[in-house]
Amino acid sequence: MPRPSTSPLPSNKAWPEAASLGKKLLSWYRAHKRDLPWRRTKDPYAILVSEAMLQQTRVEVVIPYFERWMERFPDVATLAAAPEDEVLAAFSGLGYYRRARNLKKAAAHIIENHDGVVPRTLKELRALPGVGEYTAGAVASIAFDLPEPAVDGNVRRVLSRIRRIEVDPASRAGASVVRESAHTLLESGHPRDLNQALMELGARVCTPTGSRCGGCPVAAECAAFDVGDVDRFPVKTITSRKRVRMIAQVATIQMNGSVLLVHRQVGQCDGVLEGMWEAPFHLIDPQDNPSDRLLGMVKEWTGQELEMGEMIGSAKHSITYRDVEIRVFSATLKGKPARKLEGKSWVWTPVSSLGTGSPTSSLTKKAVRVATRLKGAGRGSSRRLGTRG
DNA sequence: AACCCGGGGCC
DNA sequence: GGCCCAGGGTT
Repeated sequence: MPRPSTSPLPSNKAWPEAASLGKKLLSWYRAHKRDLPWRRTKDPYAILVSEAMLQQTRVEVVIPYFERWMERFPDVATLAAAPEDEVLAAFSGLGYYRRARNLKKAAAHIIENHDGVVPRTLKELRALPGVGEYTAGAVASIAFDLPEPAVDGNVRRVLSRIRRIEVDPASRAGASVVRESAHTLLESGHPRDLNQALMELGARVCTPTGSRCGGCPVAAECAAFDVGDVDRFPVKTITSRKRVRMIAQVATIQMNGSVLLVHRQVGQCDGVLEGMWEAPFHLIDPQDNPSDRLLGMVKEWTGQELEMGEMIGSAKHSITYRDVEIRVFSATLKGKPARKLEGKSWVWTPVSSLGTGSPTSSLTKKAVRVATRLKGAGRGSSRRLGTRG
């Protein structure tokens, strides 16, 4: 494919060592690849599930979630027919819960438009909810062995270093340069293993910091290693959003070993953890005075007055760019919650099964852990907990 | 291009 | 405390 003359890289024919690079990557990968659950199958559905879970999430974290998921939703039809709450619950603690909703939507789409069979073309894959450029390429190559680039953070870093790409791969221009390089590399064949080899190298050898070039199978082919400035790549020009400090006031309302969770309706709750079942909480700026919004919230959901107790402990948490200090308050309802208003659902959930039935985030899990640890440990340890954070 | 979405582990 | 992770969607 012709390349614009303004490109910071020479044309692909000026990368004659691509084929030899591919060969070395392949033999290294085949000798050193980790035994991961999704590498034991070629089921396109399983590959799709793994790729969705792996978005912005480390391999080691995904493994148990993937295995539980495949047991509970073994195929497209099962997933398409499953209640959304169960699908979300399977992501409880994993984060980016939209991925779970999109997987279910994708399953419905596949039933509707492809007779329940995961499509093979890039275009059809891209049409699935939650499947972007990377995931489409990953499924096409890993499941179907098609020569499509799958450029994730690892591949961006590895190729930036090997070719000393001076453009930020996070920018549009840089992304296209990396993608072209990946495409050239795939011309040497074996896209399924080659794409995974690039990712595996980035995850295990060519790491963001402390890269182990001594153990790298392609150090001899790496331009940055040759020059000795590996750590300069990938170049970074785009700064991430500044993190902000926030406080979450959480009401833990307990009864008979259960906690009261409310359903966070879309557009009603600070824009985070929408659709999840959480202990009533709201986010406030550290400079603001604590408001009584929590009381109104619970009243609105359950029809009962809330009596806030003492702050019984705290924990740290993060939600995207927010660093949250969780402040846990014990609380009681003045009467029995009876109302079931439209879009204002609440539920008593056993502490022991948090996140397994109703989908619940790590924030609520942490808050409940603080509340129950205190209860079980007695007054002696409450001082210790209270001084944390 | 910027901003949003969770959560955790590592330096 | 910053960075980054087998990113995608929306604006």
